[in-house]
Amino acid sequence: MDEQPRLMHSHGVGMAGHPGLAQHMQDGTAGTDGDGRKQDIGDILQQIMTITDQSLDEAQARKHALNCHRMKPALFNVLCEIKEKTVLSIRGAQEEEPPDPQLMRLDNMLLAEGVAGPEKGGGAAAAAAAAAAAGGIGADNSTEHSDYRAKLSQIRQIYHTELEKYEQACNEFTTHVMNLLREQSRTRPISPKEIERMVSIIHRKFSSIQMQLKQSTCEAVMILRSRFLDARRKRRNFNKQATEILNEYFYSHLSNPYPSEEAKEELAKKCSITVSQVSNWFGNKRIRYKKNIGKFQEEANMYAARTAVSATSVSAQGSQANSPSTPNSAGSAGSFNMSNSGDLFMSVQSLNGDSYQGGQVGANIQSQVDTLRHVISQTGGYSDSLAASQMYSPQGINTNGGWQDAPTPSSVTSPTEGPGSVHSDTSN
DNA sequence: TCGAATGATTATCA
DNA sequence: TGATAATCATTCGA
Repeated sequence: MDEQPRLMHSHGVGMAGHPGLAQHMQDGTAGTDGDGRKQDIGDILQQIMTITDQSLDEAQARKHALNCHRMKPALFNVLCEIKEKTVLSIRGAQEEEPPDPQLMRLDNMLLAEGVAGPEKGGGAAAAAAAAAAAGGIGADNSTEHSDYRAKLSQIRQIYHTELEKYEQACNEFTTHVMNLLREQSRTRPISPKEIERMVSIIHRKFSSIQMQLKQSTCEAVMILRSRFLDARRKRRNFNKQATEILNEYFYSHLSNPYPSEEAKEELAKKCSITVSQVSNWFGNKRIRYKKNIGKFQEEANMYAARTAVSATSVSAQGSQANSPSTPNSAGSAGSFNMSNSGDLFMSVQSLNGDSYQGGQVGANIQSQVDTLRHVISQTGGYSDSLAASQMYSPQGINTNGGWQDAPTPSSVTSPTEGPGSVHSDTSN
């Protein structure tokens, strides 16, 4: 039905003094009478204009009659000429469009993520890249990789299925339209350029649908990626031993719980975690300890007692061996150098009201032994938080609530603090 | 199932 | 640049 208005329109344009038509009319069998010709054309126009008001059967019959009309070839040729000009002007208006940058971005992204392009290795490479970006060294990395790969593969499969569907539909529709146009070309002028234009319109429409598909796929990949990369989602608690090692270090350096980079590395190695995890742990520990000292008293006492016991046993051995006391490796952590019992001394000595005698190694050991008895006797019975805080007072925390300006006796007077001491946060 | 604990992230500051 | 404080997201135990 589209052909009728087009015919009418073209006709109207063409009739206004078109030389071709005049020639056709002269060549045709329209007779010699000008009025008769006009009447003839008027009739044709009338028939065309009223064709839509008629029933289908009537319209078909009229169409057939028009097709058989003696003026038809002449009109058809004129319309062809007009059409040619119209197509040319349309083509001039629709120059080659530059590739859509958004589409290019989407394509590149899908390629990079391994959704588009060669299947083999794409997802794995992306998973590996994502893992590398996450910087994770978790033991279950391979499991997560396979999870990521599986999900990416799902997305890829859906993407390709949909893409195929769209392409198939596009081809089918194009073929259908081309057939239709070819069929119509018998009754109205349709140039190859017009067909070409129609095909490009169809392709543009379908490519816009494809772009939506690509966009959705990209979003899905991004969500998957963010879930995979977001370390908070795959957080695992450190194992008990690691926590003990960290706590031991923390409480034995309570006046200055800022491990140096070396200490962090050593702690990380011992705990089988990364240095940044050690930093995170100390950051969290400091802030949480400071916020709620009372809550940590029990824990502090426990580690103080434990460290003291270990230190004492070491020093006792040292005495037996007639060697200088070095309360090294005091904690349950085993070989880690918990050399900074100075904090502990400070804390437990304060309990007895003794003043800390920096640098007096022998005195430290002795007072340690003395206070150890006290600590051990107290540890079991300290349920009262006030009493607990008296026992293990956070002397390192200054009035501003920070360690920053607190004196760090451990780093100065610790009996075992050597040049290679783990205390290096002197800026704090 | 809920709340506490905890590891990680982020904004801000010195 | 590292520390702090706030917050998020997950884990874990009751």
